[in-house]
This record gives sequence, structure tokens and C-alpha cells, in this order.
Amino acid sequence: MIHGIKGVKDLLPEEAARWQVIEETARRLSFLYGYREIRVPIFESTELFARSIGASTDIVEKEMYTFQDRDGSSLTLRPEATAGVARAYIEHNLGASATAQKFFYLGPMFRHERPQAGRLRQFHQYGVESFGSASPLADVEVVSLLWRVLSELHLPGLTLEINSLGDVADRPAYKGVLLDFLKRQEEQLCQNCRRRMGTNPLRVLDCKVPTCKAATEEAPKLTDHLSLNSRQHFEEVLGGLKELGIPYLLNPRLVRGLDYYTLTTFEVTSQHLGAQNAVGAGGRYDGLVEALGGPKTPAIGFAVGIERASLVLPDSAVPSLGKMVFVAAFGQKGVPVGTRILHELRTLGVRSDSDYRATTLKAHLRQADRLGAVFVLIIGDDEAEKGQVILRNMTSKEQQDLPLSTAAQSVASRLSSV
RNA sequence: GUGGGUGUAGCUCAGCUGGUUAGAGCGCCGGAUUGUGGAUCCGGAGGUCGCGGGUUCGAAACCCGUCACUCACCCCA
Repeated sequence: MIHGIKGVKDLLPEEAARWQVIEETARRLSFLYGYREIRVPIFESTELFARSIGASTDIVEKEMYTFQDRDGSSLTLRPEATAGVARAYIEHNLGASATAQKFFYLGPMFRHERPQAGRLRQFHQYGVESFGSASPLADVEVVSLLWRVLSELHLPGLTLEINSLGDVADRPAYKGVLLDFLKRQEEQLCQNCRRRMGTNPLRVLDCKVPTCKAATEEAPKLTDHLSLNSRQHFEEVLGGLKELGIPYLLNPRLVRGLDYYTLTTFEVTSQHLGAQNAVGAGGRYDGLVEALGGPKTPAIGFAVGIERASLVLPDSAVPSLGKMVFVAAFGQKGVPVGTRILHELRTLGVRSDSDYRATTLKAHLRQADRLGAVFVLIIGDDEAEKGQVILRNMTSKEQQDLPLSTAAQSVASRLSSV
């Protein structure tokens, strides 16, 4: 038997219904906040991701699905969407538009990681990107949209954490201060963190190894080494969140893994997820567009893991299936009449079904019951000959004869009044 | 990439220190009800015990290998 690839999942109808709720909410609220949908390719040139995500990140180092095109160029299945959206923004010169450019997207991403709860090799994200505004108000808008979407889905146990990484000028200065500190503590750091000192020292602060945590307890805080502008920006973001009544937690150790983040970074976690508990996260990336060869452009965005959202989405958030009518047709003469009336019902917009395997009335009714039909139209040979159908109300068990010619219409109007 | 856990019917799982024909519940199909669903009773179908090798008179069970799933580390949405 051929089975699906490791880390890749089929979405059966029951779960697809959960996704539809998430996707519908994401689309509706994004649009409400002035964002419009953008669809960018699922694969891009490898260089795009290497340059935007950061050459020394795990994603680029060992998690990308990279392959050669026929002409020998290196392509990669997107591990995230920001790079592609930024590329499109530059390529179509969207910075020249008079209006701010705000986008949302939905789609699959690919990372070759070991699967676990809430982590797959093909996973899906909903995200937004807001280009052009350096104002803290843009940060507040993006965070509040994220919070709104997750809250409106009634995801339980949410916490919003926020931090500032400083701007491009602050970081090298802070990195120096941090490295001095880390060098004095090097003995107590894990192998991984010693390596990180050379590649991405900020990540040492995010290490979960207890000894590392303890060793960096007294580490100089990023937020204490911000420039006046950066600090002011952060203060205004926090002030804006307070203004909107969005609860947040300051987390000076919150360091996003992707190299392009600057200033504001944030993450929303749920207690009800496993170890991979971030359901949505993002940050400002003011340097990215320029780094990719575009004009100097401030930008900020977030991404939500659809699978993770679905894991904690309460069942009550998923609407039940609508009312439906079942056609129970049997016998030489009954079946063709039933086929016709089923078609008629569907033409009238009535959700209706039949079971072509069932040959007895009993079997039909059993199927009707399982599908939750509110009405069943019974058509056997007797009814077909008399030009009638029996209408059975499945909850009250009442039955009545209807003339065949107007039966579908009559059921349609009854259905709307049930 | 590294660790741990689990693989027995469609699903959830029993199966003792190795011992006759591998079980239960739920689900499915049929009958009781010759044209009326859910409840009840009765009957039935359904299994390469993940796969391969080994030990043994005898393996679902023990050993080795392998694959899959899963959780965690790492990292991240």
C-alpha cells in the first residue's frame, strides 16, 4: 500500500470543516482591517529564502525542501511566506502605490523537521504583511488583528508575549554587550549555546536548558540597551495595546528565530497545545525589503499556524451541518421517480441526498437517520403508480401524501419553516 | 539529527511466567418487523497479531533487525 509522506496529513471532511471556520474568520477579519489577499508561489529561488530568513538559521541550514530545476537553478518549497510576499512587493513596485500596502495570505509551507504534536512537514499558515508604515500604530494594528482573530475563534488559554529587539543600529551594540557577558558565562552554557554565540547570540537568551537559563539570568536586557527612538517606539506600541485593552506580557527573552526581525516581536501561545505552543507570532522587519534589493521600506506582519489553531479550536465553534432531505426510492418504478425528484430538490437549492446502495425502505430510513435528515420522501412502486410521494417528518414521525408534481417545491418551503 | 513510547478486527483496546481453534466493546450487515429509522433481542461477516529473521516441541508474547505512528529534545507557526 502506498501511504502518505511522513509529516504530511490528509484533512478528512470533519477536520476540513474546522479549517473552514478558521479560514473564514481570517479572511473576514483581515478584510475588515483593510488587508487584501495576496497569493504568491509555493516555490521560489533558494536564494530568496537564504537571504531573507538568514543563512545561519535552522530553517535554511537543514530544513528546506530544495531541489534543482531542469536548468540547474536551485529552487525551494517555501518554508514561510514573508519572503515571497516581500519579493512580490518589490517585483511589482507596490511601494509606488499611493495607499499603504497591506496583505493577507493562506497556504501551505514546508519544513523538513521531525514531526510532533503541532509540527508537520507540510503545514499551513494564515498571515498578514503590512508594508510602508514605520508607525507604532501599524504594530498595534497587526497585533490587535492577530489577537482579534484568535479570540474570535475562542481559542482557549491564550497569552500574548511581546518584546523589542531594537533597530538595526541597536543590535550590533547590544550584541557586543551580550557577548562580553556570555563569554564570562561560557563554562555554564550548553554546546548549542556556545555555537549560537558565534552565529546568533540573541538566541542564547531563548535557550530552554535550565543551566543556560540560570547563567543568563543576569544577562544585560535588550530592552535596557535600546536607542531613544527604539525605546519610544516600543513604549508607544505598548501604550496602544493598553488603549485597546489587549492584555500582553513583557518577555525580554522572546527572540524570534528569523534574522529579519527588528524592533517589535510578539508571540501568542496556548496552554492547551503541547511543546509547540505558539499558535501565532510575528514582528517588525524594517530591513527586509531593502536587503532583497527593494527601496527602504518598514514592514510588520504575523503568521498563524492553522493546524495549531485547529488543535485547540473548540467544537462549539464549528457550525453543524444544515438541514437536509433524504429521498428513499426503491422498486422498479420508484427509483427513476426518486432520481428525478432528487434532481428537482437540488435545483431548488435544497441540500438532499439518497443512498444508491439501499434496496429496502428500512435501509433507506436507516441512512436517512444517520445523515440527520429532517424529511424523507418515500417513493416505492405504489407511490410511483399513484403519482404521489410520502413525506415523512423524521422527528415527529408524521407522514402525509403529496402529489408528485409539486412535492419538491412543497418540501422546499416546509424546510425553511422548520 | 538525538532520545522515549506504541504497533492485535473498520475504531478503542484485552490477551497472565511462551501452551489447544486470538478475544471484548463499539461499529458494520442480516433477521425478529414480507414497505418504515434510532431502542431491544438473535445471528453473521471481518485478523498476513506492522514486516523480516532467530530461539523453541510450540511465539501475538522472548531475542535481533527493520518499518510505521507518536511524544519530547532541537527549532518553530
